[in-house]
Amino acid sequence: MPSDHPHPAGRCAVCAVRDSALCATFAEPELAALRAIGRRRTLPAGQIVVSAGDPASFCANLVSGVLKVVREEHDGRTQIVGLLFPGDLVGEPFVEEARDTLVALTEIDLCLYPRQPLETLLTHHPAATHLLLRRALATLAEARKWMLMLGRRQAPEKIAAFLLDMERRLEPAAGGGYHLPMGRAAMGEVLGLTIETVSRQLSAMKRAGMIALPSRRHILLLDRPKLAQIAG
Amino acid sequence: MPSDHPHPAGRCAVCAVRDSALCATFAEPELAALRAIGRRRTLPAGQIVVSAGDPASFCANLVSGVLKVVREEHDGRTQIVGLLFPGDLVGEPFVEEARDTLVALTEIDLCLYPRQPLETLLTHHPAATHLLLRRALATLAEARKWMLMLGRRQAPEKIAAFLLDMERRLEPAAGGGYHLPMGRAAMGEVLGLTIETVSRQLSAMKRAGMIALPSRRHILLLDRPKLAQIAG
DNA sequence: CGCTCGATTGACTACCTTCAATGAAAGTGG
DNA sequence: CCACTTTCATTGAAGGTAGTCAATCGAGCG
Repeated sequence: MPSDHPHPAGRCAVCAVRDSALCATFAEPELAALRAIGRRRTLPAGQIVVSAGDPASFCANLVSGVLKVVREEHDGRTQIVGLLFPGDLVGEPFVEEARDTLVALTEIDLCLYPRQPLETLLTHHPAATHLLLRRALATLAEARKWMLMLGRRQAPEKIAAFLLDMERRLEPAAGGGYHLPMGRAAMGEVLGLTIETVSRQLSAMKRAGMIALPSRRHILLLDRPKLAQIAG
Repeated sequence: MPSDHPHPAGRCAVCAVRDSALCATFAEPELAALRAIGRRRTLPAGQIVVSAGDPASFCANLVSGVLKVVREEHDGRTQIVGLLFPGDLVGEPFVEEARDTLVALTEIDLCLYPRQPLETLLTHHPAATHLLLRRALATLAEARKWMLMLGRRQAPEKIAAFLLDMERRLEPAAGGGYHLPMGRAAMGEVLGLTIETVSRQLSAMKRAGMIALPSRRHILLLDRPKLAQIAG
């Protein structure tokens, strides 16, 4: 693992996720305490951040990059059950053992907090616990939306919904469209499809003029209304 | 709706879910406040408790019975995204609008709390918020397990896992086995399958001697190891 | 007794997966 | 800088699983 470095004083003020992350609930006195236990760290794409079953020794704010939350079957089948974007909380406070594997899809910047001190801090600040509750409920709502998709939609609907969803969540790329933070395999893991089905559906949409694929991971949405209609 | 009645003083002490529900976090002074705003109500099977989109005016503890949490597609396709059992919290505090439809699968007993007073109470009792957070995280973990099932497993695995899961959560019926709180259609909604597929899989398992179906909803598990093996 | 609703079973179809080969892009070493 | 290797994506063909449509069955109820 790359070495980490202490959180530079004042750095929070210029942090990219200062207003959306957990730290937004803290004002100056508590923020100093938070800063004192925080460590910034950069991890390369592909790096496993936590493995399912590991003792969860820390939580973190995701400052930049994208993480996948993966759940595995004993026989090796995997399903991505969540994606984490900048501002999202990485790891679950008050949970002793990691239930899912977290993998960096891109290079990521984390703001790490050892779990014990963080929990102590949270316990004394109801507003923070309250925010965590709201977040957890929002994540649950999203997971349930996802369940509907996995259980009931067919491949074209899944792909169209996914492409539109990613556009909302990712920054636009130079030249329009956006840059997917994952390959076809991970798309399949998200949607409960095989890599071949994903590829075929994308090709079909390209052929139909609904999207363009300038490069493997660069997506251009050409016919948003049509995509929205397919997505349902 | 059937009329409700005020919460009889002292009733909490003999409540079936007194130790597992939200009220377990409250000691006597706060419990009195909770009791003051609580109302008991009984609803018949099939009753819609909340419709998606409704303003969420209350939360409740489920005292007895089973509820389904349903999410709907615009075109009518539905997916059950959660089941609620005695002791579970019904509705989400701090959420203004219901995201899902809640339907009683059996006759249910609720202990209703108007949302506003409940939230006020919660805000002043960090321990309760903390419990809610833990619950929400547990529910999220369960939803994710469910996602893995919906996305990756095939019909026999889904059915076997479901039958074993229900056995864990329901009380044993007289004469062994248990009584399913739902019909084939709802099983399909839980597992992302059609009613016909559910029926066929159950018939196949019956033919294989793994289960017995003395009546429509009465399930007997005859070969648990085999079922567990199929469930994966 | 007949009606209604839910469950079962069958026949057929469609969709997605699996297996396999080809193609393209990125990384490595000469 | 180019050949080689590796990885990822695409495409094709075949097969299987679950969905759809439709008929039958059976239990519960008026």
